[in-house]
Amino acid sequence: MSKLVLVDGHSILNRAFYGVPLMTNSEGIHTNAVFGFLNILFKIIDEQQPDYLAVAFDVHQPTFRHEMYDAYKGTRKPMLPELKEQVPLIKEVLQKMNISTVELPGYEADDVLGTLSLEGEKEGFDVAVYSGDRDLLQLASEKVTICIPKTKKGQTTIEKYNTQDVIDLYKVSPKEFIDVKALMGDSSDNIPGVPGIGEKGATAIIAQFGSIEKAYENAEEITNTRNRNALMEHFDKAQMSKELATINRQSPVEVDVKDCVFGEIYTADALEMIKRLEFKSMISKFSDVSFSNDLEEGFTLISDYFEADEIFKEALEKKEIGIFIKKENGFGVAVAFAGEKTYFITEEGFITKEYLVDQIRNLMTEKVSISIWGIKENNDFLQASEEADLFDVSLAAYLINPLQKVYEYDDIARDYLGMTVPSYSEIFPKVKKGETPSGEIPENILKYACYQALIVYRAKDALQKKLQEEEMWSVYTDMELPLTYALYDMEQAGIRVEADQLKEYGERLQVGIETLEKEIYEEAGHEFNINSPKQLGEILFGEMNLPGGKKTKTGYSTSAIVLEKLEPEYPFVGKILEYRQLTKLKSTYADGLAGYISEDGRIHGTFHQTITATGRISSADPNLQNIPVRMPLGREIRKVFVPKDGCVFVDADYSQIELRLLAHMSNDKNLIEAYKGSKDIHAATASLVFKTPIDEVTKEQRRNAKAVNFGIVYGISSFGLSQGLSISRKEAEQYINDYFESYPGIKNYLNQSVADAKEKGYSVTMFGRRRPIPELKAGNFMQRQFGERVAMNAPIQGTAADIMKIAMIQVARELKEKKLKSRIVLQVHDELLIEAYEDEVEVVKELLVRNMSEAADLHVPLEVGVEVGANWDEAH
DNA sequence: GTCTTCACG
DNA sequence: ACGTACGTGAAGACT
Repeated sequence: MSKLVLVDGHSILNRAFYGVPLMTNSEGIHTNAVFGFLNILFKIIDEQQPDYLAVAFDVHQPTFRHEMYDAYKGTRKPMLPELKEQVPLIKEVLQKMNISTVELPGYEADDVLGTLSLEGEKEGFDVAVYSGDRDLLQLASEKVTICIPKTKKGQTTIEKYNTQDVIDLYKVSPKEFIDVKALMGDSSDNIPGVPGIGEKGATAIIAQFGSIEKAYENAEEITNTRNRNALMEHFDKAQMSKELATINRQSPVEVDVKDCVFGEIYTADALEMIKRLEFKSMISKFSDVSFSNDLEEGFTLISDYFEADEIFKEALEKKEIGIFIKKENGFGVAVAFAGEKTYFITEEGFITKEYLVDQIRNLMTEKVSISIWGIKENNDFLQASEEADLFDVSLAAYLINPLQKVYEYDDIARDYLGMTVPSYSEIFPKVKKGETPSGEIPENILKYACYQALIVYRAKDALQKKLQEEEMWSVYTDMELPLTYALYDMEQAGIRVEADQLKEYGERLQVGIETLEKEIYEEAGHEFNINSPKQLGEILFGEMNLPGGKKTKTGYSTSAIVLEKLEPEYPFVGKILEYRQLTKLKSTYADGLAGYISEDGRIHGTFHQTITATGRISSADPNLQNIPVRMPLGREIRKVFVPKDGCVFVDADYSQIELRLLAHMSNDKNLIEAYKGSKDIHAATASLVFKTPIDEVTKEQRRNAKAVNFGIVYGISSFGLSQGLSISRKEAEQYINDYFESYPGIKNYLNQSVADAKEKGYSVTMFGRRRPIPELKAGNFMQRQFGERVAMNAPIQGTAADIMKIAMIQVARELKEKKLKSRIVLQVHDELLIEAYEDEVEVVKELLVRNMSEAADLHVPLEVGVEVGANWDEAH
């Protein structure tokens, strides 16, 4: 029996567009709908194994239905431009895959599907019609199956309907389904139906009579009087709706189903397009033609000791190699260098992990330059320090594009080598991202390891050249590369945390939480999940009727800012705020941190060097850069962070580094003067802006000036400032104007920052680090404005990050040079925490402050505050 | 997996 | 008319 599969192109494309998050390829073309469509199509093909396949599209012009009924809206709903631009793309891909597309001017895709399915039925085919549109259920028969994809819990399931399934679900036959629709109407297509009759009434009537005509003839038998009268009065409407809703199964389609033969879809043309669209996960489907197998033929698995020894000897003679270390589920090292072969040497027999590690270290001491993905992540095995000749591909790639969220070897291959190689998920389709494959096919592990080594080997030159072209080579060699060792040492050092005290703290919180819980339930009248914004919103703004409308797309906002406004009038809301605070402290900090304490009593978090857009480092697992400090109760957590015995904490932080950088980079005379003369910069700003002598500046004025200073650094906007100060936009605008009048150099500088970034497409820090700002070219006003704020902020935040990095490198170097035992344990953007041996405290304080202050030479002093304490709270 | 909220600089 | 302060990470709820 032959199988004919028909697909409703626009309907599936729509589903795909809304089901897959927006994505673009490097040319800036939106591709999510095409991607989703193809995934659904592959699934369909896999499931149906069609002999014939056609995809029907609507034509964007009026149809016979518009002629029948002026107000008809079908198929002419405005399509978002992001989706519209993908329509020609999918048609092109389908054409290249030898898949027939059918469209018929004056008719909808539904009519094409109806006509082709009937033709197929007549030919004796099994027919499957795929669409998201339930109207197509009228086509269901014994031979025609209507397939409707549904998304549940992220999983796509496909509902299938033949005659009996429609009857089971809707109590009417597929043909009668039209009549039901005729009675109900269709508001989205502007089809009226019979007013007052909904799904229930319509189904009941048609189930009883079989059609609107029979129902009309025998109207006296309709028991529900409202429905009876409505039908009598609006029968003409129902008749028209029926005509509109009826799919034309005799439309003049020019294509014959027998011509829509399903043939070879994995063509070279289609592959090329898939590559251009950058659908990496799909490339493997075309794998017969996709990879240069020359490469993979050179991939060699080594488990013989003597062979391994030969390879390391050969590597020693090369100046440059690339390596990949497989750390878990079977240790192994892949080695790539000039020549046709790439080797993966696994731990086995005489080849021990120690042997492999020794061989790599030997290559390093023998001055072989090694390219690798992530020095910090591999340094447990490399045990390298600054002096080593290592090239870190991940750091280089990050500097070139710090916006990329995930960047892997296959991206590097594509972007810098013009190669298409299979990605991790293509080689290991069943293994979750980030997990190390175990029990996988050895050939796949070989492939993966060798590609890693080969790509880092080949990418080095390209990345180095690119960094030099972009004048970021020194940022790479003098900043990121040495920093990576300092960060590795910090992670190794970790920070001591008093587990007992932390537990006690958590228990104290728990007492408060339970008390508050009871009180809140009492006020609300019943129990509910206070942590659920949804439930809380419904209770506060629904049940209890507090003022405060919808704010988020999903419902009421219950954020602190909203609740704080309610608190004066409804003191009960304060309890919720307090409850939130306590549960946050308990879950994230008390319980959260406890789970990270290692055997050595310390927390070894991870400092990420390739995450942020601006050049800052970030901290995770756990995040040690957001430990509470602003509120007294939260701040107590810092007491459990303690130095090891015989040590104290020395904590140094930059005073207002970003504002000082603003003064320096803008070269604004007044701000520079203010920093040279005054201790309190916000008061000085207030004095100048509000034209008040400095000792007469009020608290209010100072607070406002401080907010403006913040706003300037963030990329000022009157709306943002008005929010920050809870004032009107007008007033905020006035503040900004006054500020710029007081500091004309800053206005100039910020304008210049935006203009430069617009011209170049990126902004630059004092040290040459770049941040691309594609939003500046966006058509969308909002996005463009965001781009402008970023262009003002990035050079400042980025330069501050650079300066801290320089300071860290110098501090680490000097500690080492002077053979001090004290260690850097934390960095919190403008703060460095050192675990200092008691006999080294004075030296450490001095070198810390000196290196931090001297990290950059500015037109204003770079002030550093330093404190010593027995725990982090005391030292800060 | 996405959304909301909240901790930090 | 749009609907925003800049940069992060984690937890819990919900789908």
